[in-house]
Amino acid sequence: MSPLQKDPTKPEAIIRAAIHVFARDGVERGKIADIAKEANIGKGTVYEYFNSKEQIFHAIVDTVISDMVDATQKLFAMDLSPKEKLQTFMRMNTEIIFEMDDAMLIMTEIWAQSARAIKRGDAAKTDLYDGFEKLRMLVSGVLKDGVIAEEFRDMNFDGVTTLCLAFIDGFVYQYMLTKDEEAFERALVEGIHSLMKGLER
Amino acid sequence: MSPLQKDPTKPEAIIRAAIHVFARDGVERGKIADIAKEANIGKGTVYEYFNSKEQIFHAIVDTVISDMVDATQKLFAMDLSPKEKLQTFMRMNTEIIFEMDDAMLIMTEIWAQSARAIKRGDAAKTDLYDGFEKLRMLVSGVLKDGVIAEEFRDMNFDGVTTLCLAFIDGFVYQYMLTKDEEAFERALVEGIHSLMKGLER
DNA sequence: ATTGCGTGACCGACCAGCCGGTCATACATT
DNA sequence: AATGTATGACCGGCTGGTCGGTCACGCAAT
Repeated sequence: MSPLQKDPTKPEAIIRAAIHVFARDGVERGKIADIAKEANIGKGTVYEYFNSKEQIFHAIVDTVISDMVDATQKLFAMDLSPKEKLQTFMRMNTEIIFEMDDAMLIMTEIWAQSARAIKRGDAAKTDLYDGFEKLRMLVSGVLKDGVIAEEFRDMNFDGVTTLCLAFIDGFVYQYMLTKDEEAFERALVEGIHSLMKGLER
Repeated sequence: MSPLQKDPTKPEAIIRAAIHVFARDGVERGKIADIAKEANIGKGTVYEYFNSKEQIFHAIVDTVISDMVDATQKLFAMDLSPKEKLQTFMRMNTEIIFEMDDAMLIMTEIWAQSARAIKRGDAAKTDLYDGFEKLRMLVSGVLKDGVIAEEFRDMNFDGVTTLCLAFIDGFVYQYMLTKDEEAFERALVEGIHSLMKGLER
């Protein structure tokens, strides 16, 4: 055993700092030196925990995605009606993303990178892609339950699943541009209401 | 008199090339040298028409945004019912964005940049912000017309406007990840159907 | 028609500075 | 002393932007 363990809190601190810096300056422009300073460690130390800037970026992606997937899994395991689950799902994920705030700005870059990778035909599916696939499955399941329970009309599950996820993304993107929280809350209520009305039998 | 005019087709060619290169490599990584090569001109010539990489990027933004706004204005000037206008609006803009393809990948970076600028509190509103403000006004107007014409239920206009725009963004983003055009078409039909159903009286 | 000249569009080698990543050194713990 | 961790000065590769030179072209004079 080594006399001193690598500080297990440092990776988290580095990720936190990296989220801050990347959100402010962009992933490409964000400097490792700034991340180190933000985390109150030396630049070299960053490389004790991560091999490259790229790896830090991926760690951020993992954190963000798995937060969303975990929260959704937890929610859908609860004893609620499909309709309640779906409503809560949309509100919850929108709010998760709000709270991440800085992380949200990085999401756009994750998206751009993933889209580019897919366009290039990179066989390796991206983290983002995998995460969304999981979310799609979960949502799709709830929609099916809802139809069986006769809470929802019959529908093209794939289409409505896309609609629900698009809803979240779209709202968050809109919010990023306006940053008007009050208007946003009203819009969210109306949006969820409209969407649920569209799924009624 | 100058013996030779600057070629008025070059700026367009440069922008086209830049869209291609930026979409492939990202705005930050995309090299001016590559843009020049793609446009079949010398690197120096690029700087005859644009002062900086930044300026090229902004020119792209302008092109993309004004395409969307122009098309929407044209559509809404047509002799159609509000409901037809709204349906067509959503389908049309989604398709505009498809056709831009490469430009779409750059949109994510525009978004990221705008969001960062707004977060920093840059007084100067971004091009993207202005463009979306125009779209919001247009859509909002059609919704109001629809309520007056008793085609739509009463609603929170702001909320539904956000929903409609979020719909477009969200669908496009989802599509960028899947690139399955057939599934996408089905999803789009279902999405528009659901949304319109949600607005029924 | 031919010649020669002035203009500025075009070019790409070059440079400056930036930043990811390395490594020699210092330090802490046992 | 030995081992492992922390550090930041340094290195090298990279690229946005510059700038002096080139030459295609139009025009004027013959």
